[in-house]
Amino acid sequence: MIHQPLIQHINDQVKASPEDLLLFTSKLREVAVAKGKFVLRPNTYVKHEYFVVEGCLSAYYLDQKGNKNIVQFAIENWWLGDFDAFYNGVPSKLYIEALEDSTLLAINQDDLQILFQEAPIFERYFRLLVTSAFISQRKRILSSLGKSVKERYLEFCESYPNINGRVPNYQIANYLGVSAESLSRARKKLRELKKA
Amino acid sequence: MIHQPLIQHINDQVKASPEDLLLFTSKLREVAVAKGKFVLRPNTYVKHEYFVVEGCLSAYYLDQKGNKNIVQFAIENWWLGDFDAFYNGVPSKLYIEALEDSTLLAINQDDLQILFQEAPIFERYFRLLVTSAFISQRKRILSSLGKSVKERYLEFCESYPNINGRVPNYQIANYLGVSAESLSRARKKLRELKKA
DNA sequence: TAAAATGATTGACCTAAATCAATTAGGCTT
DNA sequence: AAGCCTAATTGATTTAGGTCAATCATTTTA
Repeated sequence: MIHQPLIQHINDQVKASPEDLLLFTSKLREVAVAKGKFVLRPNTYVKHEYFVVEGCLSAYYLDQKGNKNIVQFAIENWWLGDFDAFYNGVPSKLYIEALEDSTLLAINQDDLQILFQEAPIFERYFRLLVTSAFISQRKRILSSLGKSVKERYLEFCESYPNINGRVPNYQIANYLGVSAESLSRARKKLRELKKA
Repeated sequence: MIHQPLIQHINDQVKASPEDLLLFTSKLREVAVAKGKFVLRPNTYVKHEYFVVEGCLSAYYLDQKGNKNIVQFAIENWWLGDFDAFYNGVPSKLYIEALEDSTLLAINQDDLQILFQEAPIFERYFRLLVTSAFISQRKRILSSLGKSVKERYLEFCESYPNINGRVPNYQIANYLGVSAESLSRARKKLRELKKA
């Protein structure tokens, strides 16, 4: 069943009763996105958060100079959305684009508030989710400050073993904040090291 | 009363009843730390999170090469602690050092769990806290990737208007992931721009 | 299968920021 | 006031990584 991966994910974090789970899943809507299509674009009011059942997506901003800045990749069992827009009621600045044909579960903002009222266990579930996202983001900050391209790429491969291979290198380079050329050179050096 | 700033902070985020608030504050312990002293050191099991009533602190890691990496400053009305160690039960890798004589409120891990059971509103309070910390951290990532020292310093001053002046520049440089010399030069250029 | 995109790699060159080494400027002590 | 820290600044030099321009490799599409 389509909800199964999410139920599994919830059970890994908290003890929710079957009724709670049913309440949650009753509020979900299935969303299919084809490769290259957008789940979210800037200047829209964000009404949903998404759980990835299948597929691969990226979330990015365009800065003043028009440069793309990838803030997140998401594959199976990841949540994604524009938290800033969602929680602060400001228009989104984020693009969310499918890198593969993807299947998502969407939850509406109002429904989520109701869910929190009716089943506070999900308040905990989301608190734990955001906390662990916060912790990994902190690792990313430490990695981006004062580490070489080589080191950052290695850390990326460790942190996202399942993403590497599904996403082109120039997108990984973007996520790491380096040029595609630099990443290519770093990877070459790593290959040479491995051989020797 | 010592708890007042925290109560204010809670009220800004959620609607907690007087009983809930009393329950929370009953679990707090006041901690005084002198300038230069540590609230937390690596390789300890972290049993508390801290709310800053007064003062200024920094949290940092030492990397493999022994370099200091400041991950956070905290002043009045900020929470700080080693989330990773606290939530995942691993030994801390973080130093938390007082940059000024400081007064903190500490909450114990077990007490916090009990609090969440007895007053789920605080589950929400902490969820909202972590979510907004997550959002500002994301901004920091975007700032550290692909922006110049000058831009990053300006963004820092905007984000932390109350910290600038209380913390020496070489520590701000460290937080930004640049050398003290580079920050000094960037500040010089900004001064010259302002004059012209 | 040819042609056309798309992505990866390589080379030459350039620039922002790091590093190294003094020098200067303010606070605090005594 | 003299000396002593600590922090900030400045100059000279080096370097990692960016940029620009081609070339190569690989999928996709016609």
